[in-house]
Amino acid sequence: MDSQRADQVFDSPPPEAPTDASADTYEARRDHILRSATLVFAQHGYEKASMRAIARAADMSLAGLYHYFDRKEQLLFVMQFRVFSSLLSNLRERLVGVDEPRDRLCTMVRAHITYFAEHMAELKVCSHELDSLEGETYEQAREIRLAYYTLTREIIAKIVKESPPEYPVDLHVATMSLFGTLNWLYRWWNPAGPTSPKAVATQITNQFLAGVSTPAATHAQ
Amino acid sequence: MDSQRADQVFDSPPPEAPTDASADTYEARRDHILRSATLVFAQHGYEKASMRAIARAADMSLAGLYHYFDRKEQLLFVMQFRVFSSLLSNLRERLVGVDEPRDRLCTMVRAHITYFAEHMAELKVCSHELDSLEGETYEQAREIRLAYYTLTREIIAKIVKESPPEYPVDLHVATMSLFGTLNWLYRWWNPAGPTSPKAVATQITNQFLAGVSTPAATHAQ
DNA sequence: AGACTCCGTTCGAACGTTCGTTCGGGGTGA
DNA sequence: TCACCCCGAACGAACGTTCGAACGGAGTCT
Repeated sequence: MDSQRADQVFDSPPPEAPTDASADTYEARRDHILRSATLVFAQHGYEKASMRAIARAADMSLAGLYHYFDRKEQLLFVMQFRVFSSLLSNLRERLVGVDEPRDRLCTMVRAHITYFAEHMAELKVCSHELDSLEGETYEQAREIRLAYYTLTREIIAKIVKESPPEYPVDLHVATMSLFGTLNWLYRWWNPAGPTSPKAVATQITNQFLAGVSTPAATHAQ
Repeated sequence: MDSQRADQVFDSPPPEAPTDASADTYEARRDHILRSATLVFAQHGYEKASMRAIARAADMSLAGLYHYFDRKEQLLFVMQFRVFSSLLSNLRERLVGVDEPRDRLCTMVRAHITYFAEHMAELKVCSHELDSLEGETYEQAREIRLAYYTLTREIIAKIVKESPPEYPVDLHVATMSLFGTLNWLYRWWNPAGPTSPKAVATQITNQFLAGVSTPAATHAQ
C-alpha cells in the first residue's frame, strides 16, 4: 500500500550502487534537510510548516527539496523514526550492567533528559506531533514507542515488586505518569537555563520514587 | 490593536439591547458552534481543522458561521478562555474549607481529573493547542493558566514546607512535573475505560506525595 | 388591516492567497 | 552521452474570509 518502509529510513541513494562520494554528500544533504525541517516543525508545528519554509531553511529550492524527500509526511516520519530509534538504543546501551531497579530508573530518566537537552527541537516535535502521521507510518513510529514504553514499564514493575508502596499501583498509570512528566518538559524547561539537566533528572527520579512529601504520607482512597 | 478582549468572551448579542429571546438563541447558537468546533479541533488539530468542517459539524453554512465568530482564532480563544476560567473557579470552589495541604493537593488533582473526564475534547485541545494562539489572545489565555499554576504551586509549597522529603525540591520542577502528568492524560486515558477517574486521581495523588517505591528510597545525587 | 421598512439571520458564490506537489529543462562531472 | 542534481514556473486543490442578496418576524405609518 504505502511505499514507505522502515528499512528505507536510513537507506542509500535512490536507486542502488552508492558511490562513496555521492553516498556521503547525498546522505549529508538529507541530514541537513532533516535538521532544517525539524527546526521549522518545532517552531510552527507540522501542519503550519510549509515545504517552502523548510526549503528556505535548508537553503535550497522548493523543487530541489523533493529530490530528497517524496512527501512532506516523509520528513516527519524519517525524523521521528530516527529519534525514537536512537532514544531506544541509547537507553539500552546505558542500561547494560545496571541491575538495581532504582538505578535503572535513574538511568532511564537521566538518559531521556540528557537526550532531550541535546536534541530539543527533535523531542519537541516527537512529543507534540505524535498524531500527525497516519496509517502505515504512524504504526511504525508507534511500534518503537511501544518498545520504549515496555522497557520503562518493566523497570517500574521491578521497583514496585521489590519494594511496594503502601497503596496499590497500576503499572500503566504509573508509567504514563512518568512519560507525561518527561514529554511535557519541552513546554517549560530550557536545558541552558538555571536548572541543569542533571538537577532536573535527579529531582524527577526522586519525586517518582519517593514523592514530594515526607515518607509514610499516603493519601487514602 | 486587537479588538478581542476578555470581557467580550461572554458578551451579549452584537450591538446592544439584548432582547430576552434573541439573547437566548444567540448565546445558545454560539455555544452550539463552540461545542462543534471543539470536537473538530480535538479530532484534527487546530491548524488542520477547516472552517468548512466546523460549519458542517455545527450544521450550518460557512458564511453563517462568520456571523457568530469573526475569525477562526476567536473560536479557539473563546473556548480556551472559558475552559481555563471554569477550571480555575471550579478548583477555587472545591478548595474552600479544605485546609490540610495534602487534602488540598488531593482535591486539586481530583478536581482536574473530574473536569477532564467531563470535558475530554475541551481539555485535549487546551493541552495540545497552547501555542496556536498568538499575541494578545495568547497572553490572556496565559494569564489564567498562570493563576491556575500559582494556586497549585502554593499547595505543593505548603506540603514541602510542612513535611519536606529527604532531597531538595525545586517547586517549579515539582509543579510542572505534576502538570505534565495531568496534561498528558488526554493521550492515553479514557475516562470510560477500565480505570475510573477516582482511581486515576488517587494514584496520581499518592504517587506525587509518596512515590511509587517504599519509603526512604531517595536516590542520591 | 395592510403596506412598508427595518434588522438580525442565513447562505451560495466568489475572492485572493497559500498549500503540497509536479513538470520540463538546464547545468555539471564522469 | 548519460546520470544525477537542481530549480523556475506552474498545477489543482483547499484554505480563511468577504460580498450581496434573500428570508422572516417585529415595529411603524397610513
